[in-house]
Amino acid sequence: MSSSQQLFSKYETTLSRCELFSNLNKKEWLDLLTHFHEEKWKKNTCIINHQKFLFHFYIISSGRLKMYNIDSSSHKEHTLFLLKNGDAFDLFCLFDGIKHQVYYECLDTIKVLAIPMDQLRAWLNRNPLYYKHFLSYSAKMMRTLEENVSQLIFANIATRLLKLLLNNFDKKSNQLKLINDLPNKELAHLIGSTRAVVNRHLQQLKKNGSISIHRSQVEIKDTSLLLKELDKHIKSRK
Amino acid sequence: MSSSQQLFSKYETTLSRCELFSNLNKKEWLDLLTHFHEEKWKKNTCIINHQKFLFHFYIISSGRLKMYNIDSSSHKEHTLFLLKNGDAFDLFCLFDGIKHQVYYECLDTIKVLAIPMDQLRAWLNRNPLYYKHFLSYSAKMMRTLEENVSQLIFANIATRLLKLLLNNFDKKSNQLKLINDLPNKELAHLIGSTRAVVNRHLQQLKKNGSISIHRSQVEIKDTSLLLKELDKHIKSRK
DNA sequence: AAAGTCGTGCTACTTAAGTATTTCTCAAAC
DNA sequence: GTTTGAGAAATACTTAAGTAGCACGACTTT
Repeated sequence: MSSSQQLFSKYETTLSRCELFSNLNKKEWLDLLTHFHEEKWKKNTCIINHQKFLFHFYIISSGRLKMYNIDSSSHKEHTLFLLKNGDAFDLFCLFDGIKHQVYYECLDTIKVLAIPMDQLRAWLNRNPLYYKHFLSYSAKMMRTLEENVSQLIFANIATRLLKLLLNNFDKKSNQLKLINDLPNKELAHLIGSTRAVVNRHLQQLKKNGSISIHRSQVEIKDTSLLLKELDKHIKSRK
Repeated sequence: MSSSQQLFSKYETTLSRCELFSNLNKKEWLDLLTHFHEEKWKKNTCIINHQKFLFHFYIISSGRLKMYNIDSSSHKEHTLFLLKNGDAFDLFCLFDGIKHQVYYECLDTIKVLAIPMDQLRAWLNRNPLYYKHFLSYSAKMMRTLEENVSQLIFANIATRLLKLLLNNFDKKSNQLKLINDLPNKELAHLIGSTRAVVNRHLQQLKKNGSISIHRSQVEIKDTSLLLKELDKHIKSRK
């Protein structure tokens, strides 16, 4: 059994949900996968200025990775994206080859599929219609980011925190997902604030019974209360 | 003389600086230009939710256009991008066809080249390697936006204003460009603040002699003073 | 079990920035 | 040349959010 066969059977679900390569049939996948290999990165691994990352393109198959920025003078952090299963990076290095001035850190022990940038560029040139998928994906990220910018300008911390909680609430399981086990500090970095301020607002939410908190675990008790709270904040800035 | 011949000779300089279609030769341009027509929009024209804009792709050939967001509850504005000669929109509608929830307004009387989305999509499918240029362009915009987000989080208004001024200072002509004739309110929208606050900081800069102000005209007197000021702000948030 | 670390919870203080309001000053329109 | 309105300038007030500091409990490491 070839290595690309192995990768395919092992990661079929991840690959199928990866919209960058949607509609590839098995034969095409096997062809593309010959250039891939898998890597495992331990929790809290930081990826900073490593040459290797200019030369490889990665698809996450399990675990979470944050893509963030650090302010050089104040050393504050801001998380731009929280990447998960099926997400890819770094899309933009791929196309202009310029080093992307961001950092990465594993929030869990994660597994990634890696391909040399050159190989992927060559593959895309052989299958240029797939550029289109990359464009849709980049359009989606752009819209997410635009939405974030607007939030930062229009909404206060309480509103941003409420939206963060509501956006990550999974209706099926009736639970908070993806960010439920993050410490206050990480939540703060996601909305561009500080631990103390986020905690202040979380306490408020705990007090009114909409959430419960246990050491790096936020649980949503009542979404309708959260929505009511959100509405209050939105109305107050008319 | 065909209409595409006319467009080509009229807009040759604009077209050549438009990186989305860089390296097209004259023959290819003439082919592509058959689908284009020109339009002229008066100053202060607002483009809001107009069906037409879902179905056309535009390249600006002269004048400035702001792409902005409005908060539905507070009715505040935020300018995402200031588009000028050679810039194109809406790139993202082109690829996912979803309506882009942003607004456009002409800051000058502007001229644009227009092409039906479908025609451009068809042309790209015939020339798929050009997707790559669209990707580089979108990567560039993404980086600009990422930079903006970080600024919003890490820097205060004074710093953001100083950077805005310095980024738009043209060393060749030794003058402020592109934003020099904007009223305080528009400057405020560019950095996510309000007219009153921007004015407060501009007064400060006027007082120390680094700029002069005359009714919607900002002139930079001394860049080294601005840089010194910037340094002061950066140091103070260590 | 002692020492050290991490994340939380809470208090008190400081400040930048938003807001409201008024006056001033041009420049275009009539 | 007078009117009118937009933008600019100045003042005073309010508040959200950042900051600093400390105590506490849970976990880890040795």
